[in-house]
Amino acid sequence: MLTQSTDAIVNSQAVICGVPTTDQFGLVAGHANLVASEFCYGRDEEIYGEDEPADYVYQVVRGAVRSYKLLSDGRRQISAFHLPGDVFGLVSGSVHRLTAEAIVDTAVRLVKRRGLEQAATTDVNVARNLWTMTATDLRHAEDHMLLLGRKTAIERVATFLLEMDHRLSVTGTMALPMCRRDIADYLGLTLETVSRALSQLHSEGVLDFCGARQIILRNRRKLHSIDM
Amino acid sequence: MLTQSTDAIVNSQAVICGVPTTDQFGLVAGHANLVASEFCYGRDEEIYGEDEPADYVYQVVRGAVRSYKLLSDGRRQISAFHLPGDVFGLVSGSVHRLTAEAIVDTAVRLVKRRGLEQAATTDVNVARNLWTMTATDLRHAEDHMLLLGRKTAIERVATFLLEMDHRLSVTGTMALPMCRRDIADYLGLTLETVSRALSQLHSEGVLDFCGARQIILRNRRKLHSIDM
DNA sequence: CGAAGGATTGAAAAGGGTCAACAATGGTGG
DNA sequence: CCACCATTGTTGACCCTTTTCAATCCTTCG
Repeated sequence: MLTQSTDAIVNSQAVICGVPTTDQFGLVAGHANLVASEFCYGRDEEIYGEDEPADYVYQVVRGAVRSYKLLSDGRRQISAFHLPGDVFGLVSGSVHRLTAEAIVDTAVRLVKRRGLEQAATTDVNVARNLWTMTATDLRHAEDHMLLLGRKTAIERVATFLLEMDHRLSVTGTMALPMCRRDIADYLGLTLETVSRALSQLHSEGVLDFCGARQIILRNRRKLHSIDM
Repeated sequence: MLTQSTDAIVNSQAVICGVPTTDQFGLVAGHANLVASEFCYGRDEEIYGEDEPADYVYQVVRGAVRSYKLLSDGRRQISAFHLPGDVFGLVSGSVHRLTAEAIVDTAVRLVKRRGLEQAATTDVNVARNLWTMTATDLRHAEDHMLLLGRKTAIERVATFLLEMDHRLSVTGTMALPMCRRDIADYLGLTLETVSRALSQLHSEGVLDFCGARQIILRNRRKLHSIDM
């Protein structure tokens, strides 16, 4: 019964995101006969902190989440944004290596990590999916290291726009949930540099604004050529 | 017989590295009854290329390896150095996302990825280890994103020295296998900036040189305070 | 021993950061 | 419903860290 309602959420999710791929979280939880609870977090609320025990694995239902690390003086590096359908907080050890916060009011589904690990010892599909999800995160991290280590400001912003376009564009318009500071901390820049890069792209006709966070891409070809 | 010789290599490895932890590669290959072949690569020789099929998983026996991505104009980001005992080239998909090259003359052990994946479907320990090794790579990538996105030049070099000290220091001296350009492409800097940072640390008494690539750390406390 | 690659150092330039002022936006309460 | 205020975003001017370009030194290895 509860599992059924969980499945309903999975399905509605698939519709919301318009993602035709299989939902690994639902797949894994389903195979494992695990109950996924739902929970909500308010804007800027912490979901888990760095070095805290990793008791749960999460999936975004509605909203958006940022995962980040801090230096002792407060400098922040956001390693990923998690959007509806995305799984986050999955670690192979028992401790979180990142802090996760809701960017806007956010609903998540969650299952106990212990349960997943237990299931992985009996069901090879679960084990395979845990590995695949971590490998997907690693692939993103490798791409992002190239961006952070070697791309210019305008290239970073172009890459960001194409990534977000790919992940959350519906009907040609992009509704960014995060502020300029979040984007800057994701791209290893300052918020002023992000703003200037966006202004430059706007003046070049590459994009249009409908408010600061509603962006329409007018020239994806140009963006790809900047992105390299 | 052949498996036995493989185990001998595993054991000798454990001695060479002085690593007291279990050898995941040997563990995995052993559990799976897989034969690990040995192979040698010359200085700067490519082991596998980005987008090539991922047929093998590797472990460094002697030498050192760099894994990197390139931009179209040749800018390079090294995401990791692999030293004796390290496993590399493990991906969950069928294609390599990075290029791997021998930094110096290097010996590796290798097993077929297909074999490992096959073994993972019957042996939960193998499956668990594949996941754990990928998760270890991800943890390193997360730390490195923080470095690339938010640390200053001197902080990056301090972090690098402490990482290498931890990984290859024997009897207090560090024999770096890689050149300044490799270090720079790992840290997201230019080789000149790396050189200047090392000179500064030398002039501050934090380290001594016995040749450009033989470094002795004189003040780890200071390095840690720079590292943040 | 000599050549060639690797490393250091210096000077100048540039890209992005910092600081500051101002504009736009949106949420709240009267 | 509208006005106000706090938050968020933009733009400008200046500065600083790192890059770029260049010269020189070092070392290692054929």
